[in-house]
Amino acid sequence: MPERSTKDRILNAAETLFALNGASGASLRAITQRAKVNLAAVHYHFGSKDRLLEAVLARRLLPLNAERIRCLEAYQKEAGRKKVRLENVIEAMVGPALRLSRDENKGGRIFMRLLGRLVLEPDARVQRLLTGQFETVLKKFKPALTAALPHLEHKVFFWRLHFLVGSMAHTMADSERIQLISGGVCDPDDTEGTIECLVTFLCGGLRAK
Amino acid sequence: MPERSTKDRILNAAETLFALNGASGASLRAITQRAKVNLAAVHYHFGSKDRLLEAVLARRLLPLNAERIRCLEAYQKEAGRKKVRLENVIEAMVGPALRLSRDENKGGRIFMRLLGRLVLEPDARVQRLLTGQFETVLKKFKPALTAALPHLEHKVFFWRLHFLVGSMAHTMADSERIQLISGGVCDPDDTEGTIECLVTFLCGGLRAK
DNA sequence: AATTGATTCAAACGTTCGTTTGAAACGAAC
DNA sequence: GTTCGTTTCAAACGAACGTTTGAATCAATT
Repeated sequence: MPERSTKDRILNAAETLFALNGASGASLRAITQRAKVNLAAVHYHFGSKDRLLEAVLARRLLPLNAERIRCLEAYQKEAGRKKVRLENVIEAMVGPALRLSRDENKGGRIFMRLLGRLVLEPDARVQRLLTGQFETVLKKFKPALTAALPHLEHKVFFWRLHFLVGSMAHTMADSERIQLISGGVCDPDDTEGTIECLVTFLCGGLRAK
Repeated sequence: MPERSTKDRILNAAETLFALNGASGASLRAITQRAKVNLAAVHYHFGSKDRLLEAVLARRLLPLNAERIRCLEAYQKEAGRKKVRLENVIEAMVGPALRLSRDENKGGRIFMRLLGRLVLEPDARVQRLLTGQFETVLKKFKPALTAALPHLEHKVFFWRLHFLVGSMAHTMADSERIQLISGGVCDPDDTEGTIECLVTFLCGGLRAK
């Protein structure tokens, strides 16, 4: 992670400590100490602790969702007039997220743990930000999904989407438990292998009768 | 929830506030105020805030896992010498959890949100407690699972188990977003319908090729 | 009625929290 | 080299935190 500016140093330290200790568990004093920055710098650059959290999220979420949509559109172009294969739609959804979650250069793993935690945080500000982001993505993906799953009734469709989000979020957020449970057999660092395995599982579940 | 004793009142209030605000976000003052109990009562009955959290977890987790195992054994008895159907194994795994998560008499929904949050909490005490519980269950379920999925290689088996946990946890912890996303089409209060839908999805994913 | 152990209570302990302040240090423009 | 807007700094603010204390209250036993 680039550590040039004070702002970046704060963002990086905040991302890590928010992820490890939760939004309320990470103190500004711990964050500024880790960033080797004065305590008041947070308020100078971001205004408050809440707005610092928003900045941490925006820095990674915006590029991630852009990449998802870019991926889907690439598959759509490739498919031409035909509909995109379900495998490709799902890959466009979970691939970029999982790749980001494994890319240490982009904050990866630690950011995903933060995201996983925030999903269940009932703070209104955070929720508005997250669901807003998700709806943008869903709006783009829904036509392709329903086209690839024409037999699915409306209600079941949404439930399975919900299950998909759960598997994806859990896989992104947790890269330790899978290693522990499997006794080291599964390697969460094998990003592409994980994606392939997850896509297969999700498509199987989505197509189930 | 029964509110007779001071201890129970504290446990109920703590469960709610831990779930809503996180372990570090919920203060003992807020908890004791909600429980209509003196601040010092927490330390008198539980010793510390940490041990209060442990008590909150133990109160629900122990009966839940006992119920899962009871369910699986019932299916095994029913199957006799034959192996248990995958659908039944999965139902024994997710059914009791989802039923608890929807049973307000047993703290249900709110406890599940707490559980969902704690899964990603790196606090060593909490993690030891949770993985310990999960391993107990897994040990019982693994033979039945591998028997029902004989074609699955070791590595893929564990990954899919991981995905299963994600879907299950997400479904248990979040009963608002599904309603929001689906525009009210999905009813998280229809417990048995949700279980059936989830089991179908999971079996489809687990059997995918 | 007195005694005892369990429970509750108000009050205070020392820390740590997010935030604010005003001065010091800096870098570019003139 | 002086000026001016930006950034950093040490220090302090009041509020809230988990925890401790010792006296008050209660219920049951003698």
